[in-house]
Amino acid sequence: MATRTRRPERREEPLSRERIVEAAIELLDTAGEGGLTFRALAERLATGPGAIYWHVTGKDELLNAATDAVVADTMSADTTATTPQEAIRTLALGVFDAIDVHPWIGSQISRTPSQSPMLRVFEHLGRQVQALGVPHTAQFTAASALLNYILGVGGQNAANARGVRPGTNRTEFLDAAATAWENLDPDEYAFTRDVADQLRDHDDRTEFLAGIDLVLTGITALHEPTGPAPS
Amino acid sequence: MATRTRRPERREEPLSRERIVEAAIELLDTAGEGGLTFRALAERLATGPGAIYWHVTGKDELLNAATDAVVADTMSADTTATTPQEAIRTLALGVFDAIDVHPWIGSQISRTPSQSPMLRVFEHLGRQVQALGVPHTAQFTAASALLNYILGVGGQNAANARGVRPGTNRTEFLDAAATAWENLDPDEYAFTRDVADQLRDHDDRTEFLAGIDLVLTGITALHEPTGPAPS
DNA sequence: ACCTGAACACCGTTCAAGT
DNA sequence: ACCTGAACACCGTTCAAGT
Repeated sequence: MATRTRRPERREEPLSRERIVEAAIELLDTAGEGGLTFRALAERLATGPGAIYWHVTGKDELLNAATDAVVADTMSADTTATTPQEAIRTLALGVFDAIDVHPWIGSQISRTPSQSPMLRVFEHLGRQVQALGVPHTAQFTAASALLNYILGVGGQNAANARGVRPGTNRTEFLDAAATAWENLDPDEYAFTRDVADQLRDHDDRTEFLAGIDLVLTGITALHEPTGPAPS
Repeated sequence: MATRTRRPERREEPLSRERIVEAAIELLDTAGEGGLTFRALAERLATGPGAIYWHVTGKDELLNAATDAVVADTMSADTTATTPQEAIRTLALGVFDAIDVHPWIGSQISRTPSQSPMLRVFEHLGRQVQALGVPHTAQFTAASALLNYILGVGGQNAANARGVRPGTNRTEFLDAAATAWENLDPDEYAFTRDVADQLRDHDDRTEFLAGIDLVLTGITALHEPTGPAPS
């Protein structure tokens, strides 16, 4: 169809783990989670499906490697934050934005076998938690809470991206969802109906950061008897 | 193998959506997320795979119905909580325990098409957020933060349950993970190594509740200028 | 109206055979 | 050492045919 201007010598390079992971990421980004297939991947790499297994043990490892590559890239972007709070916001927003670009990460990052990608985020969050002055015994809880909140939002965003056709934009998606909320049963969903307008008007990133600040306020409030600093 | 003492007349009842969902839940609980197959389900229901499609549009709807059935059951357990905080803890713990019994829910509850199961939890959380006296404009954010934290932990627990063979118990699993943390690269994972002992000793439920309390403290601190109430 | 089960179009993974 | 691609053992889903 269209002529390729990038990576002209693609079919000459030998197969490698890196090229495979790179192609997998491209496939996941363009075709979605269901688009990553050993056959499709093999075609993109101009080889047979069996060849991939010489470099990668299976689909699970491939998915994990792809997720790890993106997350590691996000974490390595060093920031010029002035406070630990600011550093945590930047860090969290980095993960949030990475999921926005690669929605499949949102569902994959939790799914990892207790290893790499999630641990990277945990480590970086934890360092800022330490910088915050949280006592040692409370650091694990604080970093976990932040991580779990981020993973929860990520999973949600991945699910939303999966449910929506590429055509629809953010505004009409939110509008449709809000309207659906307003039409719920008044007895069973009184609260949800009541905040439907807040769903319609909200900004994803702002809302995400507001949640981070809630957790951050909780962390500092519990360990500074002088009371929390306002946002 | 073993003789069945329950549901003796199983093969006489006609097929119904309810029986299909019930059988799907049993299959998911016993054989895991990969165990739910239209063929396995059909065998359990003493029919052909095609018959199921007359009652259910496909696997996605079936998974959603199974998740919704379990979540709805959890939410309907009414509590005798004395404070909104206590009600939220009970509510959250209910979801947590449901995921413990049915690990597949943890990954499925986020995956739903913006509908039922997640919305039930959101609604019940939101009512308690209102009871907490959170101003109207902040209710959506507060309920979302709690929900996302719960979903994050749920996804984590589902992933852990998937990665572990049924034989290993909680203690040795945590011990192995903590040891792995202690052997990480000291430069790259300084924080994680530092809190490995807290991973080893922690109790899942206690830790989960501590995270809830962090968010709860943040919510109340931001809206009560007199400062947060200690836990 | 409801069920049956063979058949279709896929998967991930393996493995003999090649270079 | 690395690649090939046919073959195996599965999937979800459809659909003509039955009752």
